[in-house]
Amino acid sequence: MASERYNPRDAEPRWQKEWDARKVFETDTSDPRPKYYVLEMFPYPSGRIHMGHVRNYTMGDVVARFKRARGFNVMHPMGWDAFGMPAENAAMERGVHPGAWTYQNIEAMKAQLKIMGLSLDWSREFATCDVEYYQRQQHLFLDFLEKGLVYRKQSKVNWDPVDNTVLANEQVIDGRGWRSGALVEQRELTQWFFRITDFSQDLLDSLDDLNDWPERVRLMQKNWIGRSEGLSLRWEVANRDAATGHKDITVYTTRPDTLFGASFLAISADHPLARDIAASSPEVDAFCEECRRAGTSLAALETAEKKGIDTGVRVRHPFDPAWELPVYVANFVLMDYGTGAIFGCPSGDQRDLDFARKYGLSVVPVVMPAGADKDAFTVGDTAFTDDGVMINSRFLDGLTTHAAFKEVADRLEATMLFGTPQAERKVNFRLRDWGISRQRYWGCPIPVIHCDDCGVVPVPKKDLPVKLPEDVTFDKPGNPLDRHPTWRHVACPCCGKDARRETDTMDTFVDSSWYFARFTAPKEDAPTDKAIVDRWLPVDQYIGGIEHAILHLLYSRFFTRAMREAGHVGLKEPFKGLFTQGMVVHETYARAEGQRDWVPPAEVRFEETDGKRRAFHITTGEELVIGSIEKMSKSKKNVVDPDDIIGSYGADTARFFMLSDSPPDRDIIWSEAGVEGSFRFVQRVWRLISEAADALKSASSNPAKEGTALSISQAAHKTLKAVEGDFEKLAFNKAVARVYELVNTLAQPLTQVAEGKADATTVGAVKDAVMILIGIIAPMMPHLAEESARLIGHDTLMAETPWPVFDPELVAENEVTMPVQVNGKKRAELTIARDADQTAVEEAALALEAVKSVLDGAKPKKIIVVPQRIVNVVI
RNA sequence: GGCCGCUUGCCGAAAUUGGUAGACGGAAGGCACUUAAAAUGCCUCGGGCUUUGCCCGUGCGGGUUCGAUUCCCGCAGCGGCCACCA
Repeated sequence: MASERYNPRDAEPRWQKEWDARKVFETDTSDPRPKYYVLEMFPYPSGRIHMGHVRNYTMGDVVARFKRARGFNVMHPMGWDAFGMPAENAAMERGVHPGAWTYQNIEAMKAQLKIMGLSLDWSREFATCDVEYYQRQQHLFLDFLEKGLVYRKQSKVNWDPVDNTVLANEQVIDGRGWRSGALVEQRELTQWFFRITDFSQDLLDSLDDLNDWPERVRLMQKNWIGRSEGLSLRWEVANRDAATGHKDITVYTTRPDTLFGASFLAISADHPLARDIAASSPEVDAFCEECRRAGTSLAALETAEKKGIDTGVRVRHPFDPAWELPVYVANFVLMDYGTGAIFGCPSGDQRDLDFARKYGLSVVPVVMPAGADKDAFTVGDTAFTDDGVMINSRFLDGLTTHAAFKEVADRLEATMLFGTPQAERKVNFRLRDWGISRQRYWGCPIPVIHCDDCGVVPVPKKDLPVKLPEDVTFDKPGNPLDRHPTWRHVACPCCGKDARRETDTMDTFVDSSWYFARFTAPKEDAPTDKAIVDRWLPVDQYIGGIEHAILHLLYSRFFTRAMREAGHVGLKEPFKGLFTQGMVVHETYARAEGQRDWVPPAEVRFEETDGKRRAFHITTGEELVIGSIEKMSKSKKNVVDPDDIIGSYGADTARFFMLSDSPPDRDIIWSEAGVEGSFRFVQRVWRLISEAADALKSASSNPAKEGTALSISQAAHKTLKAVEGDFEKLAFNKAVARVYELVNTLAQPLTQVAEGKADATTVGAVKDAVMILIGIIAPMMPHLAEESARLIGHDTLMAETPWPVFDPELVAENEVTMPVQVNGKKRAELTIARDADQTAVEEAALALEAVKSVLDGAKPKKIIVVPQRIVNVVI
């Protein structure tokens, strides 16, 4: 038979149409079968999908199709994380409305996702910029406000004086705004905050139960929440005049054990005491100003010198009223952690040590390594920060660090200062409340109104949505909502007088903090349908990039808890299983002069001279600089458009390649050569099956239990079992390898069937094996699976065909082949009955010629037999 | 600076986490088919040697064990997250 090539351009759209027509992937939430919710992190509609999306959504699709075949009622939705800065930038640069730009991008990207053949339920699609979505988000905001989970406070922000907007920390590069390049200022602004810190302990504790999350992500969240146990401790001021009337200073410490090593107190430039002193001291005031200016820049902190200024205030040591210590304002003390004041123990903290050396303060070692010589132990330029044994610490001497902590805490909790205990044990968290105010147009409006008489008034729910106005201009910097002629003017819902709308919008991370819940009932009038959301959450398998390991996932965990308090869901952990897939990376290419002039890979050709790989521009011929391998990004132009790949090889090839070779959580370097390998495999499978199709069509599927065809059936059923395990563990690269192996095994039998040289038993076994093969490739290469199945007479869609069932008898081994070692070196192989007992194995092993010749008559000292594994003869 | 992870052929990787190291794929080389090319099929493919076979080999140095890619200690290189967090 003449074998034609498989043509994905013809086959793929055909099957996609059929799936659509039968609504195979639409989820009926009331279907009684067990549910399975698969979700990939929804994309920002930047305009085109990239290889990272292809990888992410392919993995999710394999899981969705596999679980569907396994009999689960699967939900696999898709939507758009559609608010954000790029749309406003486009508006500023090209004069298009952010909404128009965004929806246009969504259309383009949706078309790209469709040709990938993903098993998505598009009937649940929404964008976060749809008023139908953000209206419910405003509803949630009002509920949170009522529950006390939202509040306003003054806070310091990075202010870009050119763009007139607040910048996130990540948008400040070397102290300058990332767009304008202007020096960023610190400003005090009144902002809205979510009370995520209410849940600090619970968010931390619950991490232990998230067993299906990567350990790495749990650890990152744990560190981010940053719990520490310490002591809040008051120091009595010795000279109240100098301290402008302050009686005491409260510090937070995790090392009360080192109290006898203290040589100074340091307070933040924003500490109330520092502010009071600054009012009358120009020197202190100037120093505080300097601290505030330098405080932000990230990289600068690395090299920043520890600086301080003596305030003149003196405090008494808690255990020795005669011992007075100086109080400094220091540039390294943060106002928003602990109490904004510390005591410095130079011998036990590197920073304190640097500071003490600079200002000539005493350095008394108080902790030494266990077993060290007390008299010989000194502290030079390196502080001793580990646990150890107390020295030079009066009643603490000889105690361990841990015991000393307890002793100091117990004593000071029992000591009274001005009528209250001098210290109390305190748990501190690094986690801060979540500031969500953005001075931006393209975001969800915060639904409150400011009235001169009534203050901050929530928008009544009946007045929702607070819609973004369409007629806005981007010709000037700043927030277009602020200068809109009418939008912000509104009557106070309380008193009816003229009032103003809040013009800040919400951080886009808010939008993505509950979309997974909305997908379960996307048309519901309330934010969720309680019965449905409680049945469908948590998401069973969530898949996305590691870059969201902290913020998005933590915010979503908080939001679910907040929604539970407001009665919208009944659980607190939104994602049962989490998988973080690796990035798709690629070399970068740049024109030699002006290294930032990037060239896309599609315009590069390569030559090899003297073993050195050189890159040239495809049209101009100029030599290019081959740069580092980086995440595919628009700015570096090192992107490969998925459309090109899918256009030339088809969706199945692109999908299969994405799953091949590398473990899914590892970064992959994109290579065109690898795609060709996957394409060859697609063609090979097609050719082998189509050549044997006529014979297989009329045959009945029958695994062989004995005879020459037995090995065919065993190979197929063993592969089936193994691939099931691989898919459950998302080990797609292993599944791919096993599929290759199975096809290698089936190649010869299939050719025999095609040539009519196979007996009836073999044809039956081959048909059974081929149906298994099609079944296991269906989640990965769904179009090829449909096409092949139809070819051999399978007349239902593979998308609706249950997962094949392996025959335990064919998977079990009757005989095992074990290596036989002598003194740990392999000398022979032994094939023996699976259930052979120890003595039988020992005897058989010693009877082997190869073993006998190595032993050379020597008596074995010991024979180790690990059943079904290995034999080791020790002489 | 703190915490965490990784290191296996030319390359991506596998090894049932203490039991035959390198499955499977890619690249490369050879052969067959062909007028030729493509496509396809077959073979070789960690290093070395005195090549029926033997020795070495999982970043480096030690250790535990009958047996270590896997466990322990130390070192080096690469990467990630957090970063003046008291």
